[in-house]
Formats: sequence, structure tokens, C-alpha cells
Amino acid sequence: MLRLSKKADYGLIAVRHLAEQPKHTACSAKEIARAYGIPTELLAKILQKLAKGGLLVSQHGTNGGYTLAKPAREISAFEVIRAIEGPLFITSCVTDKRECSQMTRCTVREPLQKVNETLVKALSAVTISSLSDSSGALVQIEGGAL
Amino acid sequence: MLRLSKKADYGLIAVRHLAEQPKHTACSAKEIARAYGIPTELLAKILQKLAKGGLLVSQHGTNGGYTLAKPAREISAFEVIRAIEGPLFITSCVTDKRECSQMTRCTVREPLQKVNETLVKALSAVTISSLSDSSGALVQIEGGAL
DNA sequence: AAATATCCGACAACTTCAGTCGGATATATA
DNA sequence: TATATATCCGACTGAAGTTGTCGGATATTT
Repeated sequence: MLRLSKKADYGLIAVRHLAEQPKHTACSAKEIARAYGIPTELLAKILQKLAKGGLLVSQHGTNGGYTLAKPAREISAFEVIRAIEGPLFITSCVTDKRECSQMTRCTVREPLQKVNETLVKALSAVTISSLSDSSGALVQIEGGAL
Repeated sequence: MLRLSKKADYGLIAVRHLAEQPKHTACSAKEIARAYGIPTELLAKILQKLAKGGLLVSQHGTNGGYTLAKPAREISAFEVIRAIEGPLFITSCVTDKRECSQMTRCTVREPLQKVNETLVKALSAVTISSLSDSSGALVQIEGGAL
């Protein structure tokens, strides 16, 4: 079905939420989870991955939580998804290790990798700020160009 | 990880194989499966779906099998994938039924659906004939890496 | 010291995917 | 007509991934 995982969805929602906060105001995992009805412990682990991936900055202790590590305009949906789900490949064969030893004449792969590149570009063009702003105007322009 | 299923891969390989056959020459599921090391029964079911989806024409009996229902240039990778995996949605929420009742303020969906449209266009632009044509030389280079 | 919150691994329930099996129907050939 | 071939179809199993939970360790503020 080629769909994005819920974790990625949750991550995008959370990052967008952080982008709408007044600057230097941290949000805890619990706070965001409750706001959107996401399981707290699950979102906590997602935010940890985003922090580990350098997209968020974490702060321990009372009134701690997460803040964006960069301006919202410099964070793309692709970065968020990759930090949560790992490298993004549309083909089922090529992951990290060698597979596909069975089908020597598989010419399907190369054209699909170009589709993969197109997808990465499309996801990279969607910034977190574009999710918050009007969620329409900017993206419609870029959507037409792709 | 947002990857295509093996079934879709198998389907693309099989359709491309059929596209390379001399006209009006049918190939059986068993024949194709053995040529690429794909489990016979599995490929059989995939080809049945493609036939049901109107992309292939099936022929019972001895020397029967499958042939393309249309010229290879008029069959896209998107059609093959959709016939096998069903409708293609990148977002995890929107499928056929209404979900996402929890998050009312979810502005993530709309920009991602445009990414989805981009992906569909990219997959639609990849025709089966394009899998056969240019790939020969190029893929043998990459074939060593597989 | 206490409350808060990130961090981390292990685990269970659930769903999907990949592959298998048995059997029914249809067709060409001898 | 008999036989071999091949599509067709549903049900089933095992593997793998997804989703969510739990317990506990560490860090920080009050």
C-alpha cells in the first residue's frame, strides 16, 4: 500500500506543533501527546529519535521538553521522516545489504530509483513552516513545479 | 520504511517479461516464475490480479498463459502497482474509511497528499516499455552491485 | 528531597506480508 | 473422451513489521 507509518505522522504533527510555539518555549512529550490524542510513551520515543537525529533539542527536568534545533523553514518533512523511519527506499530489494541474488536480469530497479529520487525531492520541498503557515499557498506553487 | 512490496516487484518483473515476448505469445505463470526464481504459486496469484485488473489477458489450457492487454507503452508502473496493492496513499490515515478522528487540527495531511500526487505522477510516467528499452546496458552495470 | 521529564531496552498485541496448499474450472491436444 | 496443462480461488501458516506498553535509569528544576 506504500504508506507512511503512524510514527512518521505523529512526528510531523509534533514537529509542526513545536514550530508554532513562541520561541524558546519547550513542550514535553506528555503535553503534545495529550493535545493530539497520541499515546504518550510512543510519542516520547519518536521525539527521542528526532532529538538524536539533530532536529530537536531536549531539555531534562521540570519545565523541560523539546524545542526545534533549527528554524521551521530549514526542517523538511523528509528529514523528519528519515529520522524516524530510517533511510527511504521505494524498492523492496535494495536496503542496506545485498539481496536480489535470485533475479539477475532485474531491470525494474533502476527506473524505480528515479521515482524514489522524485519522492525524496517532493518530501524535501515540504518544510515544517509550510505545514504551519497557510498549509496551502506555498505548497501549491511547489506542487505544480514538481 | 515506505517501500514497495515484493508482490509489486514481482508483478513489474513479470509484466516487463511479457512485454519482451514476440507478439501474441503467451507465457505461463510457472514459466515466468522459474525464469526469475519467484515462487510459482505466489506469482500465479499476482498475475491473476493483473488479469482481473484488465492489464493482462489470460488463456486457459495447454500453451496458455498471459499476454499484455495493451501495448507496453500504454501500461504504467502505477497501474501495475495499483492492481496488485490497491489504491496508493502515502498518508497512514486516509484510506477508504474515515479515521483520524482524534486529531482535529491535523494540518499535516493536506501537504502530504500533494506529495502523494507527485509520486503517482512519477510512477505513471514510468511505462513498461521504458523498463525494457533503455535498461539493458545500464542495469548490467548496476547488476554487478546487486 | 521531590517532582518532572528525557532516555532506553525489552516486551506483547496486532496487522501485514510472503509463501504454501488443496482443489475447482477451462482449454488444447492426442 | 481422456489427459495434460494452466488459470482461478480461498484458506491457511509462518515470518516480519507496526503499534503500543511497561519498568526503570538518568538528568534537572524547584
